[in-house]
Amino acid sequence: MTFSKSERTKKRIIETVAPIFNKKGYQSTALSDITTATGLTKGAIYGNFGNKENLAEACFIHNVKFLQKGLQITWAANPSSIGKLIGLLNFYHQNYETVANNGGCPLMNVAVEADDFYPFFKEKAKTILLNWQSEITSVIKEGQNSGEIKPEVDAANFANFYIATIEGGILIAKTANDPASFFNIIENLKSLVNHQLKITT
Amino acid sequence: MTFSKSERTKKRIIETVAPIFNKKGYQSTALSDITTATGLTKGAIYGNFGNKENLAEACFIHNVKFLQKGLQITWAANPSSIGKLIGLLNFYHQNYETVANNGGCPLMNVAVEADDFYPFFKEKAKTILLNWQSEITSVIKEGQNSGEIKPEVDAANFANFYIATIEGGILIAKTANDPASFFNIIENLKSLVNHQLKITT
DNA sequence: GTAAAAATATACCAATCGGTATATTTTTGC
DNA sequence: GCAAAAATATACCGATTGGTATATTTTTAC
Repeated sequence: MTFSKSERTKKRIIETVAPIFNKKGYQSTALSDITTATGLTKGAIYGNFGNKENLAEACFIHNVKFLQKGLQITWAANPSSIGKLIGLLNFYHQNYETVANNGGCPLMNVAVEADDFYPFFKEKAKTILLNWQSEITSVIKEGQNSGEIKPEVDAANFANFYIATIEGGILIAKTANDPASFFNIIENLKSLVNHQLKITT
Repeated sequence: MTFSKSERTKKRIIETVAPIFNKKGYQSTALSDITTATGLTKGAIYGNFGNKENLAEACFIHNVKFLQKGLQITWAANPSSIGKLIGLLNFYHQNYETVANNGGCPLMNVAVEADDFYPFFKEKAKTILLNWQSEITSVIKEGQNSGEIKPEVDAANFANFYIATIEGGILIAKTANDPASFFNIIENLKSLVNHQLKITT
């Protein structure tokens, strides 16, 4: 076997507990939630992760990874910049239920929870957000260099608008229990990409 | 005096504690935070509010009220529908710092915290959101009836987009410590109101 | 000003929190 | 299969949690 016992156990713990952290919040999730869900004792949890914060961080990274992989796969599958931007919106559309059932966008959850009283996690959220912003901005700029996207568009500005609308859309749809509102918002964003960004020759 | 002792004390407690709840979260704010901030003892807090949840609810309502009043004042000051929609965006622009310093949008905070494990508060957030959606939708429909706004626009759809973008903008700006990104998002929304909704004769 | 009522403080409760030292079990390498 | 090492369980710790019964203080109404 290529994975040690502890590696397999750690993975199992993370996969079991990550959705709980994302739903309940990182502070509100108690050690007892973790031991109950995993069937392990505190000894095992602390033996593998040292403390609760380390486990919470590992789970946050795990939660974010699903969306990061979605972006990577979308980027790889779509050579054009417009295709990348539309493709990512399709990815969010297709995976809304999965994200919602997992407790919503992990970036938003951590950002809101940690924003004013949890500097350690606040920085983690900020880093993830800045990465996302720079990914989208780069794609837009590439599209401008290749003559695909209007040169007068402010890339960073549009990237922020794009991200904000996705995040806000998830929040609204989840709060109102209305997935259709998210799909509509995504369609509106697609339309903006096609009309404000795309050069139609 | 028109206000009884308890009425004045309740008001003082709410005004002192509401920002703490909004920043720390309703579950993560401890009774000790409340007694420390107010200088009162648990006896006084429980004498006035019965339990922590009642106080939390009163503080949530208080936090939301600031934004609801902003909407009401904006509505009253702007007779036209487009004016109302643009005016509300100006209100958010002008009050971003205030909102940010108070812990961010109370609707978003409660929605995220309560979404998966706190049905009581989740319903409160949902109600506030639905009210907001119907307010914006009504303004758009009124504009359509008065010939101010394009009749082909889906009012509820645009209202959702409008709200989602504001909420997402607050999230991003607060997480990135970048108020300018919120202002840019608001300007983009204004431009959409003027170009997608407004009938330019 | 005084008595009743309301508001606040004090002192407690059981439950739970995150964390740890140590004992026991399981896995690993040979 | 056996000994060393790693992983897990047990039993505890002090601190803090929300909450309450009761005592004390302050406000109110007359």
